[in-house]
Amino acid sequence: MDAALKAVAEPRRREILRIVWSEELPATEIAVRVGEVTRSAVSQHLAVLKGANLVVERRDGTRRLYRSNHQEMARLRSFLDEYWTTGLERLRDAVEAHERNTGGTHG
Amino acid sequence: MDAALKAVAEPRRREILRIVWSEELPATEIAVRVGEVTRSAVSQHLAVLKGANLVVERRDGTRRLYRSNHQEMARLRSFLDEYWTTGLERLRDAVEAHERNTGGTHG
DNA sequence: CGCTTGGTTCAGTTGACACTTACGCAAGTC
DNA sequence: GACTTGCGTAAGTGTCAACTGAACCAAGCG
Repeated sequence: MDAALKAVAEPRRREILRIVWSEELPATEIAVRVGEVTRSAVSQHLAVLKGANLVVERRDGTRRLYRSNHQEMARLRSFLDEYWTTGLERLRDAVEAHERNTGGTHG
Repeated sequence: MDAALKAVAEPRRREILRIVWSEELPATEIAVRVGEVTRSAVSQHLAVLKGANLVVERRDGTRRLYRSNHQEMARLRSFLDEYWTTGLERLRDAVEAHERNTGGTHG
């Protein structure tokens, strides 16, 4: 999930994600549409996105087709929803640990 | 919004955001709870978060109290929801522009 | 004014990373 | 097997950002 957030934080990778959002495309075609950078750069971005499970790769002979992984994107979204509030219990644990260490200096 | 995503991509800043999620705290106290890094580092993180409007600062004499900006967090969440799908119109523009350039190589 | 407390900002270091060029590798075609 | 197409990987470079330590600014106290 950390990897997913970092991946999405990159504008170029967001662009790629949008390009393959509604259609499956080969790496070269993605690189053409992105423009401005080399195929190599796009390939490396695709590797990062694949590592974060944000895109799915399908092989077709010598070609590799990519598409966005909507499911993982949804997970990312719900992470942003729940991480903070769900963390309240963990936060309270942290506060209690802190109070044990300091003698309760802040409350 | 780009700034917000980049800010949230940093684990330390996410930690800070969660620390001040449900209570307003002074910078030093935040630094103590974060631990592991200096006040200076935390101060710089707070500046980034403030720049992304993800935290709000309130001055109280010599102290500065921080808290998470839930509203902006909600905006960030809905951005992740809508960016890709809303972008379909823009994507179609891009595709059409691409087809004008290539003569429609991909169907 | 000097001192303390709370906090930011400046200068410099270090590691990560986006990028390019060059090369390597797989899969077809002849 | 040579040649081409499609794409990943390796090596090297420049830039950015997270961090530390020191200096600095603001506010209260004597």
